[in-house]
Amino acid sequence: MGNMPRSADPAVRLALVEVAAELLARRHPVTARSLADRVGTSTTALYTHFGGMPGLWRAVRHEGFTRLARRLAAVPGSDDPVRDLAALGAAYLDSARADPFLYRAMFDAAADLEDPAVADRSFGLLVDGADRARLAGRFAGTADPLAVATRYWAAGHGLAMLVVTAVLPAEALEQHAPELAVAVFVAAGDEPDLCRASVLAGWSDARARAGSPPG
Amino acid sequence: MGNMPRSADPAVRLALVEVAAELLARRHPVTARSLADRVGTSTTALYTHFGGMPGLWRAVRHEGFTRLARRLAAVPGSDDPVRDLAALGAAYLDSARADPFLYRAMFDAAADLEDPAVADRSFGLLVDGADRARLAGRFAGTADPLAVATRYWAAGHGLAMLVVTAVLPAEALEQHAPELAVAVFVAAGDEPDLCRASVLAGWSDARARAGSPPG
DNA sequence: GCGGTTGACGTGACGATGTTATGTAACACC
DNA sequence: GGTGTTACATAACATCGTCACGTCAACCGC
Repeated sequence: MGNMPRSADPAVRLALVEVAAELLARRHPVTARSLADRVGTSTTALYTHFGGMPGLWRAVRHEGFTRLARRLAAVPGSDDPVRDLAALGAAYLDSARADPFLYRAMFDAAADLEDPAVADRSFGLLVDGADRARLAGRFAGTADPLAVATRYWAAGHGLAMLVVTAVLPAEALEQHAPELAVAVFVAAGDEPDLCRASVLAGWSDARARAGSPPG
Repeated sequence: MGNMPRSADPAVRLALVEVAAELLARRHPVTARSLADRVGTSTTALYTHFGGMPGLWRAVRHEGFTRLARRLAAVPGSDDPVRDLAALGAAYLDSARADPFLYRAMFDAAADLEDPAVADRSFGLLVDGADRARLAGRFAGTADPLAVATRYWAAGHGLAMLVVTAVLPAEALEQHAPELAVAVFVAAGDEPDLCRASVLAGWSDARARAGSPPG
């Protein structure tokens, strides 16, 4: 058919990543040819923009962490840092549940990203939240915010992974995520009853806000 | 070259799975032809025994869960159920660390196993341990052993995954696993100081036993 | 023993995959 | 308006999983 009228340059790059995410969500195989067909180009475009399939997967992971960052940024803050941590965790799990295959792709080689700062910024929200909780006297003054955030993340990631890989049913998120958050935060020094109230408040806040997703 | 002298029948099947695990550990690509070459057969053997590559991966995951079960079974019990739970967790993480790529393969499609009972039996050890802790008065009488075991597993799995995918450094296991265990067990009703002592005892027990691995 | 049956495997081929060499059209610049 | 550069189409290549076909060894009933 010859060459098409030549569309804008970075549009193809965006389209390839978005189509890849769409194929992933629809559980269709993500191949160089299926991407090219859906986008309306040839497989060569994939090489000019990403250098090959590994580069495309890097971009897809980047897109996944960008969507996650958008969700986390949409979480409003409050005067209760523990409640905010719970809301962030709920948004994180919502992200994994909304795009399970994208979540799996994100951690297929999470150490290989186009820009690691995208993931670091999201994790930084957890560290900041843990530090605010410490400064507010909710956590022990000796609590290391980075360690608390890491444990919180690891627990949530494990739960998300087991649900996303269908080892645990979807209900496991509601059933165990708040309790795991309470466990981590109480171990960090929070008072158990207060902690439970804050976590449940942050969790149900996020549940209530589910329905007005980020643009 | 014609046909070889015809070796024993199930030996090829075992060899294929073991070579696959070895290639996985050596970070070599696991392809039908690379397996056949290393085993000394042709790719057809893979189809008579496993029906194809997905069947081989199922067998590889089964082998991974079998090795995990061996490690967990080698953990000696004591009169302190919380200490035993910690030792089981340490053995679990040792298994993931000893064969990181096998661990990743196990959870690539953990819901698709040759025999799910192999995984269930290992998880059952955690549930039994949590129930013994409850009966010993260490956990709250209302604590659901299955829920406690699930949360313990999820936290450990998340930590293991983040380390295995190189998102967190290997030291993160020593740094966070015991604290996460304490967090989960205290949330289940254990007394904090007692719990910490039990977990550290079980953890260092497993550390000390590392060096006399299971056959 | 021995012909028939069965199961495991070697050979060779097929379609699909990622990748790359080559040609070509559109834009940028002066 | 020629020139270089960028982005892409086409077509080929090697390799992948898979399968049809033929072959050989082992087993069975007699």
